[in-house]
Amino acid sequence: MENSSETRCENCIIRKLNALNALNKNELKRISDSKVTKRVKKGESIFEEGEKLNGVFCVRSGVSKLSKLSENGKDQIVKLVKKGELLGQRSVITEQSANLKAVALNDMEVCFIAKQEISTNIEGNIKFTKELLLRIADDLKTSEDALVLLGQKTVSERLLELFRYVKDNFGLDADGYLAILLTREDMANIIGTAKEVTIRTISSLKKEGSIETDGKRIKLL
Amino acid sequence: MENSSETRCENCIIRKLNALNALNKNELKRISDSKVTKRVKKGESIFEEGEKLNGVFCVRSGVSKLSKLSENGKDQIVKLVKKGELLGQRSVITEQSANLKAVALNDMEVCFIAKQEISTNIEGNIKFTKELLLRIADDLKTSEDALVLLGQKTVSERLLELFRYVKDNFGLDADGYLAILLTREDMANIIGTAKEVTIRTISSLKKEGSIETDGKRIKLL
DNA sequence: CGCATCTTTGACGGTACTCAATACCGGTGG
DNA sequence: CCACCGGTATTGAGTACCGTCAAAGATGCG
Repeated sequence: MENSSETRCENCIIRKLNALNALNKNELKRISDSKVTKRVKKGESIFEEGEKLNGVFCVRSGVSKLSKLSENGKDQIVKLVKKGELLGQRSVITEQSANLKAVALNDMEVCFIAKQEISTNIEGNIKFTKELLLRIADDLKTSEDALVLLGQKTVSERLLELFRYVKDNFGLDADGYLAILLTREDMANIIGTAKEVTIRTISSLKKEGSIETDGKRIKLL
Repeated sequence: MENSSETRCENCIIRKLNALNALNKNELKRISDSKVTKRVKKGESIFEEGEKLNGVFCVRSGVSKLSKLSENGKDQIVKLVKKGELLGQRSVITEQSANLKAVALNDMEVCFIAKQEISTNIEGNIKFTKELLLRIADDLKTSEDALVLLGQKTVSERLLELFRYVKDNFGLDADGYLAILLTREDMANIIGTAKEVTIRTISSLKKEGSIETDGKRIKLL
């Protein structure tokens, strides 16, 4: 951890993307003074399931996977969090320990903002609270939609949906491949199947012409 | 629909169970004056997926299932809503049309509260907004946990979890059977499988001594 | 009593899960 | 430069599970 004097929340465009955009100059200054910027390497965890969180993490760059361990020892990935989103907001709001584990999918830069800063603004700034409410309500819809996906669709449908989701939310690289790389196991843990099944499904999607691959990279057709 | 002069929100104990308990006497009076009590028969729908909601429904009695139609024509039931909860709060908050369909599982009594009453209190009463935030955050956790269930567990594990959930949230009848009756199809649409599979799974759970049945009723052992 | 709905059962095909073995790939150290 | 290593990807084979269609029995309501 290192305090980042070079970056001030007031000037950070990232905050436009989350509930923090409802704060005014003074409120942002306070947050900026107390925040701590942290670099997280690919594969490292930001917090663990069950951990008591002392604040939220604002994602400046990189992508994180939020997952929950099932009793059978396998992870279910519940959400991919991208630049601009707040990690751990639910836990801070409800003052519960984290329901999910957060792991970096690639190198990340996150700003830690202490719980108290968030609570103060929830108490004092109704615009901020409303924004939070909207974001969480949206997360809820996303999660409910994912439930339908898992409950009603076949593996290949779920996999295609995942690829579309990644394309829409993380974009493509210069060659037109999906911009973030997920291991076959991560994919499997998102769509709720075994990694071998995912691999075979990728093969058949290739055969039927829905996708193309280049090593690990995947292109939607 | 009929206006219920006999019941006033100020005196209604139900409201203790949801975000409305953050409102004061005056605010409750306003809501009570404008609210409309409605009786919904088993099987009738309260609102449809995609419908624009003009308010929320406070459940006074009965149980409702919230479901979403998948492209393959089958419903995925996302949530069971019980006495004391607010139906449609997410849609009203985000001002989006309903993401889910609400159908009565048994005869219900619900109070319709106009959207404007809710928005006014979100604007003016930070305690209320905070309460809403907490409830939605909790719904989110529930939904994420359900994701793990669907993604990682076998049909029989999911079915047992469902029975435990029903027991914990809706209780047992006089004979020790689960207090609400779900059709095998409803169960199937909750745990994300076909109704025949559900039926066979119930048989094997009976054989292995995990449950007992008496007609449609089910008892956890 | 008769219709509608729900439940149960059978049979079959296809899908998904598991274990095990092999291939590939990037990085490290000799 | 090459051999080695750990992690990831791929493939095979066998089995269990699940989805579907069809038909028959049970239940409840008018």
